[in-house]
Amino acid sequence: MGGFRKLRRSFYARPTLQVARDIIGKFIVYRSPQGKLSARIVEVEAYIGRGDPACHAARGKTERNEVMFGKAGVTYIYFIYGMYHCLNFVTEPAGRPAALLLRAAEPAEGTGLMKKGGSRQGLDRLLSGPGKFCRAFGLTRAHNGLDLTGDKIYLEDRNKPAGEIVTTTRIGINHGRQHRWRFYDAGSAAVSRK
DNA sequence: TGAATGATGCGCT
DNA sequence: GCGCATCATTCAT
Repeated sequence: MGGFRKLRRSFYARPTLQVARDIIGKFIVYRSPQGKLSARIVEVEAYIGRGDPACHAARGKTERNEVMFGKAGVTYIYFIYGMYHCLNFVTEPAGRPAALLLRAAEPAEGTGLMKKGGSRQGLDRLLSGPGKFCRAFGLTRAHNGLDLTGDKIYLEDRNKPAGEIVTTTRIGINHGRQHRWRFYDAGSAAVSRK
């Protein structure tokens, strides 16, 4: 089993926009209580530091966002709109708060365990949004701050990189719109929006 | 096929 | 009390 390379902390502890490009095409693996789930990452957004008004860390450290201020390579999961969770990967060296929001992925292993939402859509739409991903994987605030270099949840390089990576402005924000900090695999049908 | 809208809880001012 | 890194449904074209 496995045989693939688990991404180390040094992968995450770099400038966020570099990590964003490199993370497209990597696989996220979650060893859930029900079994192994995995998916190929096809869309992320960058949220970078005090100077980015859309970043939760822009107004300083709080109980909610404190993991972003710590070491790279841990999960940052928050609750939004009263019913959804969003998964992020903390980037940059400790003390420099930043993260990548996982927006979409292609289901790989454990698709039968992934919790489907209300509507019935094809497999390529099952993880096509940040809220949908966490719902399908069963991730909540209970999984905030998990170490991505551990064995419960981690990223792997399975040698399936993106062909073309497109950059656009970020979705669903009111401030910091000018930055083109959304990255996605142009060849994927699982991207949330084109 | 796209725009509008309701659901629903909580962090923060 | 307001606004939110969303989504599924409804209604209009």
